[in-house]
Amino acid sequence: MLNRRNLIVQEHLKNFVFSEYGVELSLLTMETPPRREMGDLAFPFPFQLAKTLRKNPRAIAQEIVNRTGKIPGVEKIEAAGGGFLNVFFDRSSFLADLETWLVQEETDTSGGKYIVEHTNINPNKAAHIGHLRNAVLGDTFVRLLKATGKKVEIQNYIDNTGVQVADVIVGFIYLRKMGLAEVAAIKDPFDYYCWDLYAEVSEWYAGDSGKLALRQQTLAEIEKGDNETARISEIIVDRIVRAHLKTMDRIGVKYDILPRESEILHLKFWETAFSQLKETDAVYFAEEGPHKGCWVMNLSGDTESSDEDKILVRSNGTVTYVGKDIAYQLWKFGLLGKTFHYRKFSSYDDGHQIWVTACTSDEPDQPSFGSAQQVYNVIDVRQSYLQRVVAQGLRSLGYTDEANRSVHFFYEMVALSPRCCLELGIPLSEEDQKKSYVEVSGRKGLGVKADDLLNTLIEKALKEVNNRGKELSEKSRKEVAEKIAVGALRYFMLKYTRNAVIAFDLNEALSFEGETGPYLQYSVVRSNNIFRKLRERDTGWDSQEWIERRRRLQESSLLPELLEENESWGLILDVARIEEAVQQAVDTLEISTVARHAFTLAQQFNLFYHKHHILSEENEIKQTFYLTIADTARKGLTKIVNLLGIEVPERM
RNA sequence: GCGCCCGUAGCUCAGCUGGAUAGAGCAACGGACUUCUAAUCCGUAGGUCGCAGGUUCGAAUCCUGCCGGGCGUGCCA
Repeated sequence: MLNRRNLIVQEHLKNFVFSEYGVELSLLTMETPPRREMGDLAFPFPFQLAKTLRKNPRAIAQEIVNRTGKIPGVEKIEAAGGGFLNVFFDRSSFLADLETWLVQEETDTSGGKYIVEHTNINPNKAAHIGHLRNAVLGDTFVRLLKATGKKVEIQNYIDNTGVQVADVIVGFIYLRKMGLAEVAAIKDPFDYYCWDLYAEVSEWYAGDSGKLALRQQTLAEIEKGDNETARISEIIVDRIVRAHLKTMDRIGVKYDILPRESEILHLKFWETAFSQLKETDAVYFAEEGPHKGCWVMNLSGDTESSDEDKILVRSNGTVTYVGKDIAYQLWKFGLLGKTFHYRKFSSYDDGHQIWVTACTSDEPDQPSFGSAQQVYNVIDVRQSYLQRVVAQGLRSLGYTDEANRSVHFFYEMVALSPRCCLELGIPLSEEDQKKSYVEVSGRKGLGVKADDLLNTLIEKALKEVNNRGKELSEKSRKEVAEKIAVGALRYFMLKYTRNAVIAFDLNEALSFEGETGPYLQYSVVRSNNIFRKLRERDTGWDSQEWIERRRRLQESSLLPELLEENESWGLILDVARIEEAVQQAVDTLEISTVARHAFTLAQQFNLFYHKHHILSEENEIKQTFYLTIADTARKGLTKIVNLLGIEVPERM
């Protein structure tokens, strides 16, 4: 709605400059003036024109103001500063358009399906705060894509045949001396049990090649299948994956399909991809040198074998992760020439089904997954190199378009501040103590578990809720606390730009004041309360009586004057800018812009809320006007908060 | 060595493809609850935007070089 308005103005000015001065402005940048009273939209292009026209930019701006005609939807244009053109929208038509936009659903039937792959936690231990950042970013990105009308498929890749799983199995079999039955009998939280065991195993190896050989042996047994080790592996992976799904469900993160590495192996996805790759000269067999005996992907571009090249098949014949991922990416675009079978894995409370890949299946209503138009892989920045190699794999098969449409949605890691480690009682090496932050490490058991953090947040929120609300039942107080905890967590993970390393600070993550999720929730609750009270008091906002009052407002001579008030108009503009923030986030993969905009909007609402005590307003027209603004604000707030996956409690 | 990222207020961070007086939150200090619930709001204080050059009408933003920190560069993922 705002985008459309902006474009109309932009187009008009562009045409005017061309007809008036004969200058074609290719890129006409638009910006927001630094202060609200300076206008709603600003154009700095008179500065550029100054050179070619050999005139003062301010004079050019003034000339345009004087001579350009009426622009649809625009109240007036001003020349400002050294040569800016500031646009003021026609406010009452703007408000009407905005109200329509707020109840619209976007649909974009032009393109195909979008795949977003995220979470991808190794199924061998509990999820930690690093995984939370991934899942929250991925999930929110999905919500934003859907808001722009896209069809989205959510994939959570399960590396169930990897080294990390093998390590936990080694722990169970060789350290704990457990068999199938004992592993199955371990009580929940199973993922917590494995967290400790995994760290223990890593320590136990300690460079001992004899012990490390057990890892290789275990890995081989898993891959071969149909043996005790493989069966233990299945139990572990199944239990851990279910634990992860449960953790993620707590924070509102859901999936459609769990593609597993075991099916990529057993359905011979790699062999298919490999035979295609071998036909190109991108892949060669190293007869000599450091990669002797391996199949290698040529990255250096030289015909000679080089250290920079990447191994796809090891000298023992096993395939690396990169190899398998190339096959997986090909499948995502429907380029592999084969696909998975699927069976039901579990379903959410709302009935939504999660599917898992299978080698065979007789499910009658199997959906079809994969074959997307666009693919986003949410993986942290440390895997940039591998992601580049995978993309290179697609390119060397001639799938340049698909390689370009396979986007690495990268973000920086979550680390722990040494102070935070101290608070949590995590022991640090001397070397780590000197650092400004310490990497979370599953291998070292160094980190904050997702469920622990959530539980702490809920506990704290519940304390606050109990201090305030007396009228709520114990059950609803618990529900409110849970929503607040999730809101705090999700906002915390979203407020940083993706290039920023989050130095995790417990106090900051636990904060419910200032720039936090609960601040947003509180603002929405407040706005809803106005209308709840109104309903309790009289007929309520949707009643015939109020519809009549709104009609009188439209006809009132007071309306333009009221729209001049800064805190009201600012609030309307910020609601309108939700659209911009979402589009920008989708274009740049920078979700924090939406999170920050939500905060700005909430701040603007609170400013308005304090300025006007609506329900005690005696002037009927004014009261109707402020209610209209508050209604627009709460709809906008609700919309943007939903996009962030933050639910709003009944009361706070 | 090479590649990528970061350096902005005491702390944690924004600053949109270069634009008008560099902004938030936290912490500090001073105010505002008989009200649509103060998880809020208002005010004060706090900055040679790591350093040095360059491009430009205009640089926190772009280029070059330094300084400091992080990550990657595995027959791990």
